[in-house]
Amino acid sequence: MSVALEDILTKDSRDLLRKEELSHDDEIYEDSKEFPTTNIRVLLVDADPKSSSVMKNLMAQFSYQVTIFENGDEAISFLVNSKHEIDLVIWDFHMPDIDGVEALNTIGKEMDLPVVITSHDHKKETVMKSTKNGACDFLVKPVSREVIAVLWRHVYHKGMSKSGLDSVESYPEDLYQSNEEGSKNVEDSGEQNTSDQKGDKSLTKKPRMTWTPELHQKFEKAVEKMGSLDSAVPKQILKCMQEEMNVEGLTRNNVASHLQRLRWQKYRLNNEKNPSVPKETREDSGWRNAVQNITLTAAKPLLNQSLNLHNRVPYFTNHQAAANAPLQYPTTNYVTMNNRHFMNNPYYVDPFPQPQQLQQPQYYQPSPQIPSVTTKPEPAYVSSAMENSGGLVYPPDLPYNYGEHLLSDYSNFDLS
DNA sequence: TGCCCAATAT
DNA sequence: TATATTGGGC
Repeated sequence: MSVALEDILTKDSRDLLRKEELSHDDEIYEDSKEFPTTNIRVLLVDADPKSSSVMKNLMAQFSYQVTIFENGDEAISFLVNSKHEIDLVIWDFHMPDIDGVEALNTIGKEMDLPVVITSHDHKKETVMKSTKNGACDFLVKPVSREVIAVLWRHVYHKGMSKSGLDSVESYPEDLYQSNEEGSKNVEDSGEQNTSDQKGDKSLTKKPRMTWTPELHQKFEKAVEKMGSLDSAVPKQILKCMQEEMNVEGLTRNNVASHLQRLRWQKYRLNNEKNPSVPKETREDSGWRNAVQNITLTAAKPLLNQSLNLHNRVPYFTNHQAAANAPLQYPTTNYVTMNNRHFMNNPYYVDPFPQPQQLQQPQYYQPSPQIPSVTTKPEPAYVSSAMENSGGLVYPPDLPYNYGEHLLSDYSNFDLS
């Protein structure tokens, strides 16, 4: 933490806020795709109308909805009644009636809204006061386009990691932290938890990802490459999905969790006596060893069919979460597959609103050790995409070695 | 209520 | 990394 303090003292905060690699429009665009700012409702409080006008125009380019107040008291009054209509407050530090510190204490803490402080000066004292009192960010005026482009992402991740509150110690490290896995809990000595009003704020809730059928297929393919469900490790699966299947936004933890679930499912499927092994049985640790000797039969297919992934859509707890969810959902036609699901989830946001390419059917090569499987119209392991494709087609070449992959789990396949 | 399932903790 | 536990949602 001494490092952080030193950084604040020595670096021009302008530099802190301007990422060099974001100086190209392309990348700004990329960024805003990942963290869409459309309809983010901003309350901008600045005594200087010129300043706020410039800011508003800039923000409009990124589709923020900006409401301006030139008077701090009025802004507070507005917020008291309408805080649910605002996602982010930007407050000029040197407001004559309510300065940045007071605003932070009132809005940031009592109303639990994220507050970003702006100022013409970036004196150490100003920055320190702001960050110490919980500013999500400190923007030196004039604020650049690049800063606006990444602003919501910063605020959003602040909210993820610390319920919107911040401390000087973590300021520089967190400023550009966009990695989900960086959002570990901070050890709180247990007080300050005012951020628990649920539902209406994305900043207090992490969007929950969903394993869509398409994403799951990619997972399966990756697992095949790794060998089998039992030998694959999360890190490698993730790497494969990212590098070879263009999956974005997925974390190692996502993969690990999914892997765990599948192994558990597999165990349950193989426990013929208790088709519904209760959760508690996990703790007898039998299943951990059992997975090494899996026996599957055609009547007990694994993965896709045992997981009810077919009719699911991404689920988000609120609109903001939906808007900010990582674009991890692969190109898919599940929206058109059944519009009912779209209607059922009021928070569903189609991450790919443009017309979709048809998903290539997925092919699974049978294990060479089980030639007769190739003639079976319905192998146990068939992707959901295959289910309606009218039969198996085997591509001439596949880039990996089948002898080793997931089908080894089927060495006791029931061929009858 | 019990289960599902992803997140998070250990 | 593997496993255990939690917690929201249905």
